[in-house]
Amino acid sequence: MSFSFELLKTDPAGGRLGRLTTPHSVIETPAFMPVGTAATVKGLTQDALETLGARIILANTYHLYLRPSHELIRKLGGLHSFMSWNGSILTDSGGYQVFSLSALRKITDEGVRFRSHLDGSEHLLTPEKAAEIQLALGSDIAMVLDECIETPAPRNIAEAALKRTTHWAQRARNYFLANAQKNGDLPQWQFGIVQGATFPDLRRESAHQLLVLDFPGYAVGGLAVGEPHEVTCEMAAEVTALLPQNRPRYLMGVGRPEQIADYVRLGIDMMDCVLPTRAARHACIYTSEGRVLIKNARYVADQGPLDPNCSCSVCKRYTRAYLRHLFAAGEITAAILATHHNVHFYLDIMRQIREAISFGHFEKFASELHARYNSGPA
RNA sequence: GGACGGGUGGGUGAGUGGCUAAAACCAGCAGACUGUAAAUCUGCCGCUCCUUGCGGGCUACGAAGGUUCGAAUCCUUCCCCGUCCA
Repeated sequence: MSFSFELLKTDPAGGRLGRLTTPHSVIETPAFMPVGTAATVKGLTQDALETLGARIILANTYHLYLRPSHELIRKLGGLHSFMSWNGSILTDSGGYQVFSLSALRKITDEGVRFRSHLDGSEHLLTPEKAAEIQLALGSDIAMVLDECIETPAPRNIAEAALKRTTHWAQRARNYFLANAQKNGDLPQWQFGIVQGATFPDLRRESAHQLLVLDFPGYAVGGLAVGEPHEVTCEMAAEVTALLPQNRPRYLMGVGRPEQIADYVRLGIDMMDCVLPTRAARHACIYTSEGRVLIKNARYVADQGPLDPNCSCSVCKRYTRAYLRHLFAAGEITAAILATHHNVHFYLDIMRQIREAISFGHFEKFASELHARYNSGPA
């Protein structure tokens, strides 16, 4: 089984129904990818992920390189085997850590010099190195190393980051094409990442430059890092308008439940976000009626499920009062159950979106998603 | 019966004359979280008033008295608790 992407249907409103195939799974798109940075989706076992219907998850180059190291993982048969995950894996490149670990790194044209957040040791992550690590990990989809900057950013900063991102993408592409499967590594796709901050012309320029490199898929990066949602959408729209129809588009790091359909409408096929998992650990439950901050005193004796319209195993079995108690008591099960529900909720939204596109009522669904969500308690 | 040590806000526990409505932590209440340095972080946390301000008033460090301009802090008596000795 090899790689492919089929575009099955495009909704008049803009949503795309597709099928992404990797050697490990067939992924119906639009798809949501739970984030499993350190080779685990925090709070979920691989069994649980399978039950929830996740077909692809995210892992992180930078984190797995530092611990336990890509070489060890290669030796142990690759990331899928190591973590016993039979679905697909997309690995982020470490580009986001350029942004999130800004206090611990220095950027040069050569690459990014990180001081490890674990032990302070110094590491140089270059576009080539990031590609090498991901080949060793054997993920299905590798991301090129990019420079993700904070927004709003001055134009000259955005231009410099864009220029560097393009150069790095060229180097990453060259390295990848020259070294893929050389060490018996698993076959892999490599995606480019469009940058350009919040400047429409820079976004277009970035896309054009990456199209030359002929990636099998394209990501839009550097968004949802502080700018208003409308701006995120505007930037994503600029980019998707230029990308080839027959290749997958991945909007990195988004989003809130009520925003997901907006991105799909703009022609996005793949998304990932830590929100469902992180918020779950922090007692924030996403429901069809809005956010439920389950630690609130109002739920102390609430016998209802987390979400009355949810069919997940947690909602079928446990009460809000019980979840609130588990959080109050600091029990690890609280995080596990909440994460299970939230991930189910996200995957279910995607399921509904695909169904809506398929049956031709996507636009209606998208507007209802906003309305329903915003009418809730929180 | 005697000798020490100790009684502080819901809890643990700092504080030995003014900078103390009283550290810190916990509990409690509320909020944040978008390619995960996050089971994390932030705010509030005696009562009360208003013109919500590094604002006013009241109450508070076992109890009652006292010293002092000023006391959780010093003195006296009493009541509790712990350890040890008879």
